[in-house]
Amino acid sequence: MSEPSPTRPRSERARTAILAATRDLVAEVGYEQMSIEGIAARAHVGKQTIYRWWKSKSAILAECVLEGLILPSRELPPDTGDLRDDLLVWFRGALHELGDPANASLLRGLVSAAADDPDLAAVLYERLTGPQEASMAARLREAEADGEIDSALTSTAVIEMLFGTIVYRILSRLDVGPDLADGLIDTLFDGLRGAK
Amino acid sequence: MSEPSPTRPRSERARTAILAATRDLVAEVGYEQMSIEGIAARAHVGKQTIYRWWKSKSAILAECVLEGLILPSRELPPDTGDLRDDLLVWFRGALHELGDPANASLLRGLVSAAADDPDLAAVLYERLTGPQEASMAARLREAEADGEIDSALTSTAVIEMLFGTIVYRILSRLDVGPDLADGLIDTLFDGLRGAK
Amino acid sequence: MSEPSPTRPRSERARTAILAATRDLVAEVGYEQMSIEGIAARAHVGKQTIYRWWKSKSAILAECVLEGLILPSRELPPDTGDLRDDLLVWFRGALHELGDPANASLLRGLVSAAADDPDLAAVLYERLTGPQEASMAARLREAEADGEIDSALTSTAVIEMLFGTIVYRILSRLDVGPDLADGLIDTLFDGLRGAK
Amino acid sequence: MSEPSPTRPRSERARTAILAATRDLVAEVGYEQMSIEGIAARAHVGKQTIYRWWKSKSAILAECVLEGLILPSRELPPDTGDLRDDLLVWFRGALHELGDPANASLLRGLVSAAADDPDLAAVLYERLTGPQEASMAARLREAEADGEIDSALTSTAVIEMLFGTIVYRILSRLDVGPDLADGLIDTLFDGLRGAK
DNA sequence: ATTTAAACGAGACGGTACGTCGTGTCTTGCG
DNA sequence: CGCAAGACACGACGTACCGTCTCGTTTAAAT
Repeated sequence: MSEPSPTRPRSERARTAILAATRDLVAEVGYEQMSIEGIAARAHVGKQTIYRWWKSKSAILAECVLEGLILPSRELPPDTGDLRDDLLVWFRGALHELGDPANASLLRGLVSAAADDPDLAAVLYERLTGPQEASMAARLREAEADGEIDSALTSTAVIEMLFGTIVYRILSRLDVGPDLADGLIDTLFDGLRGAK
Repeated sequence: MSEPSPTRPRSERARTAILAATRDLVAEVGYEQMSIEGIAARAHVGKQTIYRWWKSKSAILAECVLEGLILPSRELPPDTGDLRDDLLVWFRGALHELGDPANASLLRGLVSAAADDPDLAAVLYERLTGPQEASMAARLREAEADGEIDSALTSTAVIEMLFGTIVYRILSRLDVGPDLADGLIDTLFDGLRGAK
Repeated sequence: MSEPSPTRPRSERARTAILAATRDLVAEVGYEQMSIEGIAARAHVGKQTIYRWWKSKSAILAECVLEGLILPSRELPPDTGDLRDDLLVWFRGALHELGDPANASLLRGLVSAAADDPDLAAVLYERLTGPQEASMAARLREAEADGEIDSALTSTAVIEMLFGTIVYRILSRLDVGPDLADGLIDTLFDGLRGAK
Repeated sequence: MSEPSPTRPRSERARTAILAATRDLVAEVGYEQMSIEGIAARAHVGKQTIYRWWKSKSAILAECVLEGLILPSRELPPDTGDLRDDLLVWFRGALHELGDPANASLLRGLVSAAADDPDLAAVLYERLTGPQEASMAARLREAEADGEIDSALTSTAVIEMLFGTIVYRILSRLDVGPDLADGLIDTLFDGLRGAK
């Protein structure tokens, strides 16, 4: 209904170039050292074109994350009937991916950026956990119905615990080896009391 | 024999003022917005005095953390014989403390700073978990001997899991309520299968 | 043969609005601070419409001057038979007009603009002196014929001397009082030697 | 009496480099096209060093003028007893100098800059006329005593008339030939009525 | 009446320069 | 020689305009 007087449309070319430059720079020099001026230069774009559409460096990053330019996303594997096994497979994969030094470094940059930008935080953590969340909820319900587990935790809590641990290790710069996965999944299912 | 060339000793007054100014500023404006010039001005200190003794903003912060000026530390409570109960009490306290908005915000700043300063990271995470680690190890051993648990995890892993979850929630800006403690401790001990 | 393809004629509405906006802005904020964007906004006109017809800020100003929107023009008074008296009357009027602070300020802006635009310079100084020049030449010839003067200067030189002095005082921000007129006219006619 | 706490003194090296760069640039590209950034780059100086000591482009120019880096200054010639002749010699020289295209262009730039900076205006016009003013006053008094003239004008007025005319011709981009000097001096002494 | 092509208002674009802030280094005189 | 003060060269910030470039709409002359 509204008729915003006709004007030159936003340049998709510029938008894409900016996101790509940001993706490259954050990987090359890190979030803190990356400057908006540098992004503009790399993208052959005027600074104003950036400021026209984004309000901060972290907002550009948020869009990169949203577009999947930065963090890969990992779906839960197909249901094999054994939730514990499926989770283990999936979690090992996630660990392997995020544990790679380049990705670990990138993740630290993103966390740093998200630490003082709630909007980026929302996007980042949604991107990190979102894709798994829904199917995880369904699986937990099934497993509970099957008697495989007696769930005391929501899918959100499970995911937060797993990712929280990974992120914590990455932030504190501890190794993120594959055996971490086994220990966590074991504890998650059996608890410290161990399997009966 | 020794003839310590006549030299003026480092000013404790200046050192203290700098740390105090840093502590105040990081709380007031956040880590990113805090500048070394701002610290110098607030501490009535020349910039050179800062650069003479610290190599970066995060290094000052690291010293603040080391001196206990910033993060409170929480010891494990005395052993009542029931590890699960003791952990619950302790963890509820830690959650309460870190969940306070002011502390949460401060923690985000510290994490952000530590994300690209490994030295600060070491100090910060040591400060966060260190005091609990040793006694936790002892307790786990005892509990295992008593048959209370069948430990599959090291004390480090337990602590990382608990703190990882808190830190994750704080970073993602989710509420950190006291019930989180119960859920996590339950799962930690019983696993998803639940208590027998 | 010629087939002037059908086209929309230039909008007089836009042209007028642009000149008016320029006239207003140069008075309000001065030449340097006046921007083409500001003119476009004030005139509710697209920037392109300005760039289509004028090549610079000073060119718009030149057209304003040409249209008489900015500088008033002052003709020589009717011939009363006494050239000296006529000049005095006229010059006092010119001084009064240009000496008014608002006009003085405007004149400084115009001079500034003309200083690096020869085209504007031509228009501006023609506008300033042109109307008087022709009749001045005739009067000088008559006065010479009558023996009133023994002209050694062309009308151009006389005018330049008079306007030069006014402009100089305005540029150097000295007062331009009415007594300046008497002194100058006296000297112009009698010279430093004074009347016989 | 005041004791401004001891601090690093202003760098004469920087100050000089800035003035020299300004002098060069204003001649090379003109006042309008000269940027503070360009001055800083040419002088190998931080922009802040400029902004710390000068409040505008024209203020730097004013200091250049004050230091005699830009406009040459021309003293009145020694007294030969004939004021008219002395003035003629001096004025021809001034005309020759200012009439040189490079200097004319420079003068237009300075006038333009002075048009919206009263401080520069004061410095510029003082520099232009100041050195002559005092001796001119003395000469006029002597000449009057000798009966050479019957002065109706102050030294200031004489100088303004002469310089006003030159400046006016330079601004309006008319030729400034040597014969202009003769005409002006003739009129100045004899008036339009001519010599007796 | 329909066609048609330039003029129009709007405003996004790649740039340049602005004036400010913070960096890390340096240069003073004082204690 | 450490210190408070602060000037220095440098680089990035976020803003203002530059002159050019699309957009869809308007409009008057030539069909």
